[in-house]
Amino acid sequence: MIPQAGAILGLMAPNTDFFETIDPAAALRNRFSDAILRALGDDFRDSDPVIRATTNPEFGDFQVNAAMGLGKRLKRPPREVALEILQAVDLDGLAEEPEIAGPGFINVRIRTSALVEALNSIDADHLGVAPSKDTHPVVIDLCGVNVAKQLHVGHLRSTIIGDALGRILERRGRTVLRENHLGDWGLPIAMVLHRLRIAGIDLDALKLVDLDTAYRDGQLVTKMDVRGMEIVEDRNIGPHRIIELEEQNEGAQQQRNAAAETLVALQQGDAELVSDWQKLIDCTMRAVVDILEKLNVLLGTEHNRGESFYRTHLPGIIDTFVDGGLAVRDDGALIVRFPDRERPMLIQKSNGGYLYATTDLAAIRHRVVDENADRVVYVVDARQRDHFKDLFDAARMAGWGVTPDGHDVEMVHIPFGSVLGMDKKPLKTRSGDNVTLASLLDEAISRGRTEVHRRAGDENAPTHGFSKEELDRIGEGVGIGAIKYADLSNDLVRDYVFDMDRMIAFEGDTGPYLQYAHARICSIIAKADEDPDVVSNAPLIIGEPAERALALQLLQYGPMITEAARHLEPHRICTELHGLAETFNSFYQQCPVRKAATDELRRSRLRLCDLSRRVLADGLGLLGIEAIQTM
RNA sequence: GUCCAUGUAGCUCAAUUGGAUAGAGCAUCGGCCUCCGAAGCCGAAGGUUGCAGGUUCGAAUCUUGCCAUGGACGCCA
Repeated sequence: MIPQAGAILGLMAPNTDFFETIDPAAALRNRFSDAILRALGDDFRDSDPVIRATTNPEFGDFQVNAAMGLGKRLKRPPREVALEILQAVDLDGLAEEPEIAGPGFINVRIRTSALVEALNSIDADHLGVAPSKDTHPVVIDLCGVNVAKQLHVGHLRSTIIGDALGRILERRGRTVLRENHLGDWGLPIAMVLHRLRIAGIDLDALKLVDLDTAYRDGQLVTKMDVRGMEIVEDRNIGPHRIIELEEQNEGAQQQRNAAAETLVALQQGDAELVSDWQKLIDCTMRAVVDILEKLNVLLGTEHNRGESFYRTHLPGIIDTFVDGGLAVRDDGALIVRFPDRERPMLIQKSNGGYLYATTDLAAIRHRVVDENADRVVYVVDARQRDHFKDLFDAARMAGWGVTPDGHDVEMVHIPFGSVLGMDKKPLKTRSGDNVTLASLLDEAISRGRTEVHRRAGDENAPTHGFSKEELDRIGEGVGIGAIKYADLSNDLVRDYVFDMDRMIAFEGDTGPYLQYAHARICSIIAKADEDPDVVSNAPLIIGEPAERALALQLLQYGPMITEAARHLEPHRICTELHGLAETFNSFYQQCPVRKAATDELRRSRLRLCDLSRRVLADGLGLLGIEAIQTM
């Protein structure tokens, strides 16, 4: 075969060629695409052959579903069209003789030699994952720390989903900018500063509890009892109660004014206040970093880009909308209207103040115009759906739907569901407070450790005799892996119930099950004690149905990562890995590895084990779950 | 009131985006360890995909109406 010019010059090969060698489905797509063109003419140059894995092994490995659709378009019987495609298709070296079935499905069985060839191709560092050609960065907005507040369950999902998406995109070679859009500016922060000052707290010895207290007090003190007022008026309750409430409201107003003054001073750069403000952030972040480390996410203070970062951009944002005629005054406030809905978006208050929408617009502008990102991903809970719809539409109106170099920008909101308690209501402690993330993780780690220690007690267990420290470390990986897998393994939009017992279960569709599968493969390879170079060069023998099934499963990995990256859906990877673990376990049950009939078969199967292990470890890595060697 | 999600086996969830007989895992029942890690494997049972219509060769998926649950709805973030 003559190498292509690109290969000679050392350039990256076109993706179609990459796929042709690693992915039988893509090879079939090319062959059938050509066949459709030959059989039906130039009008059908771009029609998709619709290659799918079969639902049933009886139908072969892949099915071609194009004939039905084409039959409709041509007003001809689909089976007849299928036959013409079959007469035109060249499957030489790739597949056995295909068959037409049902209304016009074409069933294809891949030749064993082609399977072996494809496996050889993915047996490399890339494992069949196709590199992306897009050099624009992707911004992922995740975590969403609020300064002066502890992380709670609400932050769990944003953080681990965002981290997984980042790893998946990076795996395809994209440049990912993780940005933690800190809530570090505005009235609530000023209020906390004000409270800490009147409480006389030494900010150099600031603790998390002080912040919690100040925040809660601030909320309480400033909250006007509007509802109480309405009830009193409705029911015509005595005047002394009204006076009491009015006094309370007056107090609230005073507190608000004090906070507002603090905010103004902060905005004007009052040196002492700014220094105090920084101490507040540092204190919050110390606790956050501790949790992020436990969670095993690729996120740190270097990814902080809070609201305060955009504060000088806000007047310019307003100008853009006013000058462009995109916003109008309404009741004193500045609003953006949309052609297809009633609901407007407020971007400036009647008193001239800015809103979170203003900051979010500034952030989009910065990410697109200054950072040149062509994909901006917001991992924020589903309740903010409407807000992001407005935000994205407004940003496009302002011209930020295209990068400076003319590339369309994809703005996506990942609207994840809530974490619920066993009562199916948002997770709360018994006293009604939000559950802190720290306590949640401590529970997970403690449960993981308990399980690992318990099993190590069995003298037949591979971990028997491990030190307490080793077992603790393994247990931590198991506990954290359990909650991450439980979170990532279902469709993100759904709510889910936080049930530690189910998550930590070592059987079924769980993180620990996958970690176990990985550990077991490691164990097989270690016990075989074969020279790794010999194994990695051993010819693959695909004979048994279980070997064939494993081969097909392994070949799905790369294309699946591409799909998961395109749709930003980590749960596809979970499904894929669980399928791989099951297929491997089945293979392992049916095909002796160490005791295989011949040395050639033994090395071939060891090579399949090694490839399975690497794919499993790679996939777990994309989910941010530790691939444990012994557990 | 308006708008937006969600509704699939007893329970928790999938379904390659319109494809063949709707699949997994728990739980239940039955097999498999003097045998490479039984944290495993093999099998059985379990369904009017919320309800009713529509679109077509073909619908859990698209469409219309209704029901249920949750959420968002102008100066909080």
